[in-house]
Amino acid sequence: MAAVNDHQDIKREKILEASHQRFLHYGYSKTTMNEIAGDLSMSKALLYYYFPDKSQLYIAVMRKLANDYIKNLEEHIDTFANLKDAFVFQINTNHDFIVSNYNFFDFFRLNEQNLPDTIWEIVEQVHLAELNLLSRAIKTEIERGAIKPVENPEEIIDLLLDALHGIKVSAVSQKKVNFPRKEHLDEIHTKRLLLIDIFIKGLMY
Amino acid sequence: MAAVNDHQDIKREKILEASHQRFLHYGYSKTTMNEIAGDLSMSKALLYYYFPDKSQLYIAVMRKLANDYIKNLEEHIDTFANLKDAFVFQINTNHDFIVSNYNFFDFFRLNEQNLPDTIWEIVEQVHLAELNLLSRAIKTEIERGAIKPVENPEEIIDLLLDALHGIKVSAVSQKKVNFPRKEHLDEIHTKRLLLIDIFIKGLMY
DNA sequence: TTTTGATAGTTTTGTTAAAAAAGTCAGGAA
DNA sequence: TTCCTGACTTTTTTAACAAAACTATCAAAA
Repeated sequence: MAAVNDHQDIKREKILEASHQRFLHYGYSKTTMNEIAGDLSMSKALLYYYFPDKSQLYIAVMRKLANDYIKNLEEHIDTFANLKDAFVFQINTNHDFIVSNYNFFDFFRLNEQNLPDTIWEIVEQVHLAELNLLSRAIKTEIERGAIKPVENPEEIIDLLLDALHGIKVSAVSQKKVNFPRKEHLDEIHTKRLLLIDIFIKGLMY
Repeated sequence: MAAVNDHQDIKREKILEASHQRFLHYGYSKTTMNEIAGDLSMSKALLYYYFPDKSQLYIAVMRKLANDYIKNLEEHIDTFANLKDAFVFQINTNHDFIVSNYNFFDFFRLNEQNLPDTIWEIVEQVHLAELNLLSRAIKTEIERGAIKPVENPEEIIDLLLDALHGIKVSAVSQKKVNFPRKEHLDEIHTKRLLLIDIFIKGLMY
């Protein structure tokens, strides 16, 4: 019984890996179920034995990516010397994640408006993990007496996460590029560090 | 000669006003040249005598709005008690502008990426006006000794404007739309005020 | 110079048919 | 019983094209 499920899980994993590669390389709409099946030398029908439909398969891949990302964040909770270090870690991790999976997210760009709720749940989970990591850090910092107590630390973190997101968007939307080029990456990074620096000082006594 | 040009200018103004009302109420794509002409009891052909095409007409309206906006900013330069007041003024002015011209900007929502360069020039002019207002304010504040001297005040202002922009983007992407809905605008406004509050404290001694 | 009706040209919209891809299922193999 | 497939059906995408709506032009009149 366990052996059977193990086997199922292994197969599922293989499908997820192959799907990830396809989605990452060609995007959602340019990937067909036949191609994924072909990569694994199996029939398309078998994919439907393991996953109910294409979008669910995509979502399963996304959930896996998100879980890895979240796990990484959780492993680093309460490991920072100060609030700034926590933010620097979050910025780097998030950035790497977006960059290395950029093409995978064409699903978002295509569907734009009406994404399945499950997707938003995953996005929300990721956001909560970031929020959690940084909230712990800000609370620790408050306890340490390094910054002023605030009645709602989560709100403050949320605000700064929004602001950091804006730094990327502004740098990118300054003309017709969908994604930051290598020469922009350092600029974005520097700007974010500067923002954090000022922001955190604004929280101090 | 001068009378003739005056008359032309007046007519142009009338066309711009009527166009503004149409664009504001129905948006760019749901406004036809026939309707604008009808509002003014003139032939559609006459519109083409005064403006080369529909998009140029739209841009002319936008330029007028932008010029009024910029003029308003310039009139308030150096009239603030402190840096925060300057930022609050900028945020409020910007907020009012977006709210009262909300439907007008559906042109942006439709075209998304590939807008004519002229549009971006206008956006840049507005940005420069904001930058100028706030740079003057931050320099004054530094001279006054209220905040720490920085080697490049414009850079700091630019950073904060980016962050403020990010507040909009994040609020939007959470709600699954490309452009903020009216009901989000107040939320964005509140968050922005909170952000500048913390940010400015971060600039103090 | 200003204005317009008529009309030319272009974009959008709606329709349809073929192609491609998603998704299903009866039945065979392990 | 679980895993797997080929053949099949259904749905979606694409292309082609005609009709409609709209933008844009122009000769001629006021």
